[in-house]
Amino acid sequence: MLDLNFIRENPEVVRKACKDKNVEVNVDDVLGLDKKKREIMTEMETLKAEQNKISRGGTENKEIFAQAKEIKEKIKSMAPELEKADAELQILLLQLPNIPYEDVPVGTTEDENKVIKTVGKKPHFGFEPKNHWELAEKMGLIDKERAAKVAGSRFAYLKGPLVLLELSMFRFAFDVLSNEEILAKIAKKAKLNVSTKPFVPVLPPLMIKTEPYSAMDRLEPREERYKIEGEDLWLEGSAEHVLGTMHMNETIAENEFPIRYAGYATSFRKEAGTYGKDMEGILRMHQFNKLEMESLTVAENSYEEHLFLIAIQEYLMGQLELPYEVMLKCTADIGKPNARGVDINVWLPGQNKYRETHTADYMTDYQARRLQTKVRRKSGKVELVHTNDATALAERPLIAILENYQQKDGSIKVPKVLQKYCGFKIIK
RNA sequence: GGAGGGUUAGUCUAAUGGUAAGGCACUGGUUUCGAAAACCAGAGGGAGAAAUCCCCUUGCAGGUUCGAGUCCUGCACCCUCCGCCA
Repeated sequence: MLDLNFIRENPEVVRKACKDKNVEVNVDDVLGLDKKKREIMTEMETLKAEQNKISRGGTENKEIFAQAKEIKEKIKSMAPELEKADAELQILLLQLPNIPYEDVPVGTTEDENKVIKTVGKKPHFGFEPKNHWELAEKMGLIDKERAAKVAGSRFAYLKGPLVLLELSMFRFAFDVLSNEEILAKIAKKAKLNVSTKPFVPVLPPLMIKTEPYSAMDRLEPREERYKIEGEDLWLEGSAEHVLGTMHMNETIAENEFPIRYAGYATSFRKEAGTYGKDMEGILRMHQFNKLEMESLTVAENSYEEHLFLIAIQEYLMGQLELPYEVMLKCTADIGKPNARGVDINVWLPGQNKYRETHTADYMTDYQARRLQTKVRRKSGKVELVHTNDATALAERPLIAILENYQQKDGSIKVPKVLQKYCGFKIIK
């Protein structure tokens, strides 16, 4: 949510953000309702002050009591009007998107995203490379038919060495994220003057209540979420949702920042509106495993933190020796709570294209305002924190390993950095 | 699932239905060569150009009352015990 004071003082900026993000909210309506609300409130507060004054006397004067009662009724009669104005205002406020960061390209479709960097060499095979489902099926690493029988489409059983490879990948990523020396190296290389504090590994709950989900601004679109029947609970769609909400309604001392979590979780998505898309393989599933980074920082450090999370993503991809591109998303494609969003797309030789594996979301104080996650500054001042989230590794990079490390005979080499975790160097 | 106890600001704790007191921690100031101690002040949200003996804030939402942390109703969460259970 945006700061109402900011909207009052910068209506033009908000109007532009709405236009660029293709969100239809009339900012004048917001300002009008805000004004109306304050007028009613001021009047009610004046009456309330009068009432308080009377009842503070502690006398037994029946006439004065009658007068107080009258004021009370008057206040009560005004309440619905205030509630109505406030409810209308809230609906509009919740629709207003975060303000895009200055370098976010303005665009109306994802085609206007900008590739800003291409890294790594695409592998040259002396044969026609297969896609990951051909490779995996042949070796019995993925069973979607039986998964369909048990759970339906877009589910899979991962089996055998693929499971060990996946766990190795996550273990590797955990080791990177909790290693201060490596983080320092990454920061230095990216020329970022950020804290080198390690990420705290977390296994979060996979379900989340409506209130925190909504405060995180991630409940919508609801048709994308799984609801638990008969409970006020949803299956989370990303570890971000349950990590970012950890400190809801908390005020934290400045010296505890940055707060960094590396959360491993299975994520659940309905993939509504993607019928027929990516039906083969495991690129787009209702359920997938992911290791996510979540950072809470003070305002002045949040942008560098965003860049740092991207630098970490690039480091992980580099260590896995996977070719990728970095894409600056345009206003149409970054989410409503985002100020900036960057994707990393990995090269998939079996499909002969780049596919998204990572996202980095820079949220400024937009999420924290509803979450009421605050920092108590050394000066004693209380402010909202800034949030950042970014993928560390997920099952899409695992697909990329299958496709990029395939051999002529259909076997798959294990990336060097994962070999010590795996205990084997090749899957065949 | 059943029974009981609880929720007051960063934290710990008080308040016969009379308008939220205090300790610790924290921040600023006075003092000091500097610190500690001591003393003073501050510390959530909002309204207002501002002063402000202004409004709101005792888990949340209502109700009774001139007045609710306190009484009543509903809900949430935490703790203890019982039952079931990986």
